[in-house]
Amino acid sequence: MSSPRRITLKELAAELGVSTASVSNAFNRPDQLSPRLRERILSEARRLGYQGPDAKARSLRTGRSQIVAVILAESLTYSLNDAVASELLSGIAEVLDAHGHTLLLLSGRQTPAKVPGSASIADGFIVYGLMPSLRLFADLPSQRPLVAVDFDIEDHASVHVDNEPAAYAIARHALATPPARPAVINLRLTEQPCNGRITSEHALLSASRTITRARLDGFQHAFVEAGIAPEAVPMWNIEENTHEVCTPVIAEILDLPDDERPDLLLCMSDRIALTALTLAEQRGLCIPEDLRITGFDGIAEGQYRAPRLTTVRQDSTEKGRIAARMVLGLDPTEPRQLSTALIIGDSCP
Amino acid sequence: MSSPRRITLKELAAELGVSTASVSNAFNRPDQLSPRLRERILSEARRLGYQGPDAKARSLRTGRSQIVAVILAESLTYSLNDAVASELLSGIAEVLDAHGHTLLLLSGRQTPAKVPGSASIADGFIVYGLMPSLRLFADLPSQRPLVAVDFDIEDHASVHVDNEPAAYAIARHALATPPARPAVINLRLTEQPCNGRITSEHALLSASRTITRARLDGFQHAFVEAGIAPEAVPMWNIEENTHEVCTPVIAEILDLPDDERPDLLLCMSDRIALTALTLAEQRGLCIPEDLRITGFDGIAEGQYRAPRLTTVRQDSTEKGRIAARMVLGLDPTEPRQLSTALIIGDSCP
DNA sequence: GGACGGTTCTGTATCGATTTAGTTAGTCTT
DNA sequence: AAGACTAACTAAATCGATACAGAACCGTCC
Repeated sequence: MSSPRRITLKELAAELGVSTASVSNAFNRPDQLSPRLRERILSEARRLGYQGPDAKARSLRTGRSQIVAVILAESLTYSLNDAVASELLSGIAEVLDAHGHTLLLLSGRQTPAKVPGSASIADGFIVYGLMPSLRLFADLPSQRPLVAVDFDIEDHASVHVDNEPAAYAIARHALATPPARPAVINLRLTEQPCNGRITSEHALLSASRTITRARLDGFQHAFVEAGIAPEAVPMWNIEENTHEVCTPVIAEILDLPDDERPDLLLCMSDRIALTALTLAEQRGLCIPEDLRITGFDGIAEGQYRAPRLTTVRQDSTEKGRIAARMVLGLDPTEPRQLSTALIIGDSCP
Repeated sequence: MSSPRRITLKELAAELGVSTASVSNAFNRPDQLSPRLRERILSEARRLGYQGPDAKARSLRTGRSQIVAVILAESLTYSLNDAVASELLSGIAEVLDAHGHTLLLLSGRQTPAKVPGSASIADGFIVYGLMPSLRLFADLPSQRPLVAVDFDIEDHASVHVDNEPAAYAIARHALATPPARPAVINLRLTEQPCNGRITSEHALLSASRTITRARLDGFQHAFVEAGIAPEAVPMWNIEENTHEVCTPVIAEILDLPDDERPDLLLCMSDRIALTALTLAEQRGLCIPEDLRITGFDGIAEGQYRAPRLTTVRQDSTEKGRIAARMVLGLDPTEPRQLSTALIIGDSCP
């Protein structure tokens, strides 16, 4: 069983006394040769342990690799543990897999310089949540399709949800019962990292992420409509959508004296909202009597618990499917906006 | 701005009037040419928009692609939404990224036939949780490193946790307070899919997954030691570690008449245990007075809630890191067994 | 019987890089 | 000043396939 080296198509052809073209055709275009010869080739291939045409050589020759690169804004370590990113990826994977493609995972964060190099193997790109300011795109092979998810790039396909109206809708719902002390917890709003209280000028000045910006706009629109001055609403910011990072910031909020502690928290993600829910419960606060909480995203964890989270459901899996279909050229590549659904749970009825 | 086609190294060399070797060296081996020439080449490359050596061609020539394929037993759609698999992937990604490699995601489930073909581009393989019976391995290029996670294959590196002793430990802890009606909820124990009650003979006969089998052995060992006949303990099985699939099975268990309803649930995963916890709370059962519940895995969701889940913590991220280090040849490839930690939470104090 | 058409199969250029062996030029020794 | 080194650069083979243009063969039809 000592196969010192993988056998090549050429060697297989020589062994059989046929041309390499025929062997190649036996694997790729059965109609180009007689069934008899094809069978002979395939059985000899099996006998010699030939695994079929080498993917590296094939992709060089044909120019296609059947690989789609997904470039994520955050680190892979973070993204893979984030429910929303995971849903997106699973939608992408579903479609790619169904069409014989595979998924190459890259992070725009950890190795920005290397991305174009590693990526050049891919047939197309799906870029998730990157700041448009990053000039990464300029370095990606420009002939291949690129789909932006959750933001826009000129001259490229994109898919995202209607963040602004969705945020407006949930805030409107929440404000229908007038809060005494509303507050907003943002996610990655500011240009430079910051975990904790932020002023509203600070927020307005430095908001760069399109999604976050849109959600905040939606909230503020609803505030104005409810007769509340947006700049009077205290805001916090959180840098990373994880339990670890959310916990201290939210603890700070909930540990304020009773007459300062918010009675309504509009959170920019379900992770933030769920952490708030847990910490509030631990402090013996009653939900929703003492504190109402809203999320954003509609992840499973928020719906399979009591109290159920009031949130906006965005179908990230479907977003992934569409992005994948676009990158494979199965869907038109015009910018696509998905709608969301307001889920009224028990955390803010 | 109409670059009709990506420029090649050869064209760049011609443009500069130097050999292709020098251009290649400018990118890969700075020590092989004068700084002056190198700078000239790099700046001309920038000017012409040359993105560096093409990954496809390079990988053909060098035989290395800087890509590691991760082959998951379950569908990608499922795996990406599973906390344990995600943690594993994030550990893998962390190490690969740090060493300039990227991660290609494949599912052993959806396209088993295509796996070897797509995979042949990779420098190495990490295979997660596949049944050893699958003959997939035989078809993977045998010269390249392969690391098995959570199971063993002959002649290959592997890394897993001590499932049997860990299961024994948590069951022993739970049984220290004698339960009136203990029960076990298995995960993917049986050969043919089955969601619901299973008999213990059924379980013993068809258990094929090594992890599940080991965990059940650990539980049963503890039962025997506590003077409980394992075959008298009712068992259920769940096919997929998701809220959707767990919910009806667990509802069936919790909706048994009071005198049949278990007062201790040993669950094979945190997902199962957490679903049980939620459903029990919804039914007004007191945890742990009316019902004690244990999990397995130690996912974050179980620790950031009240009551905290009693479970076994396995560090899947670390498992991923080690697998990645093995596949890159940074760690010795001897079979590696990681230890676990018993976490005594509030769901079974 | 020769022109024609259709299969079946082959020879070879090509994809875009890397790398070995080798050339040229310049520097250092003694 | 000849020989020995070294640094800087190049020519060309090579990685393993694919796909085009064309050759060989066979049967058919007028």
